[in-house]
Amino acid sequence: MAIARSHDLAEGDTLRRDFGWALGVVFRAYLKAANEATGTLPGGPRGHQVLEAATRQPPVSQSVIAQEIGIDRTVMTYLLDDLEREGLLTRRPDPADRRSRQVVATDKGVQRLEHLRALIARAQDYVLQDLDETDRTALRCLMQRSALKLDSLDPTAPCNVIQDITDSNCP
Amino acid sequence: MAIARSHDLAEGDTLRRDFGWALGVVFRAYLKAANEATGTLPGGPRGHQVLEAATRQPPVSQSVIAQEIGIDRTVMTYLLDDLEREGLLTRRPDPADRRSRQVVATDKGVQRLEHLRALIARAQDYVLQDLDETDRTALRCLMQRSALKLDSLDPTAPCNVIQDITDSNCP
DNA sequence: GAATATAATCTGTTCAGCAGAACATCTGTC
DNA sequence: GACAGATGTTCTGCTGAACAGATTATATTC
Repeated sequence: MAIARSHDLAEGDTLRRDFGWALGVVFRAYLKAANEATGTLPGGPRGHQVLEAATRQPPVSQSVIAQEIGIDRTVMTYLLDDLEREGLLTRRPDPADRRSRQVVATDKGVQRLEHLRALIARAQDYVLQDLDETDRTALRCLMQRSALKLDSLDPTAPCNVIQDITDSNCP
Repeated sequence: MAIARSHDLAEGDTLRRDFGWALGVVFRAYLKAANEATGTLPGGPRGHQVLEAATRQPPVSQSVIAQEIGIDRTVMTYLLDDLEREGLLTRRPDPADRRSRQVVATDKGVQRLEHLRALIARAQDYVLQDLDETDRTALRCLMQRSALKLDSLDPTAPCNVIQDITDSNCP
């Protein structure tokens, strides 16, 4: 269960108690493992996420995918170029709005994706190797809930983390 | 408690079920909020983590800090330059090994750090805004456990996420 | 039909990770 | 004690990605 094991930590080790630090360590470890897992896939882990998005019905546009997985729209352009060149997905104009392009995984892309998922699952296991099955499920669940909430917020709005404190400090 | 709320998700939305996706969303949101919180601090959130590490006793070297917070040693050089220029920390040769330099926070740095911690805490709250206090604690705890484990691994070793599967596919 | 807005692309800049070299210092061996 | 190799820091050059701005094609609004 989720019991603190603070005996692993020295008294003044404030860095390792920081949530931001833990988040960074886990994120980088995931990137490392997922990079191994995705192998030659263009874009590595990001290529995998694009491919996941490309299987959605109804199809989504480039800019929607870019926003969802947090990469710049200009980077999305050449990332899709690479994935399209490998025949894993196609871009086609949205019949309802020909400015935008729908990103659709090909059969080959779907096949590759199914293979990828097994490898990505092992990358997840690597990252969560110190947790038992119950805790893994709990962590995945809590992260997903937080992510869904954050994903629903306006990406252009500030987080307003400084307001109250500066107010109280500046009478 | 940590109950799945899959009713938020469309049937084929495999992207949003991916742990890597959730991790990325939360990590980027933290970076965004922590960037606001750290304001003019050199290096932003990374500057904060360096400052946390600089308060440790006994003092640690540059390369140790770089490894712990996951930044390149060459980047650490000019990040420390900036923090030192602001008078928040000092570098001094380790008396026991004069190749390496101990990074020590100044009084000004400690003061700044205490102010920063309150702001960083608000950034954490922003990221975990959809969780109640119980779930926040659980998530922080699980992340910390995973991070401590990953931090203890050899950073040069591969994650070995592909071995078994490729073996079974190549008889 | 003209003005404005949006999706994708292209260009240029900046920052950070990475590899490699240089330099100082430490460790181990003779 | 002298020497060779290892390690910590800094510097240089390269690459990948974020970001801002301009361009083009298409939609929407008046």
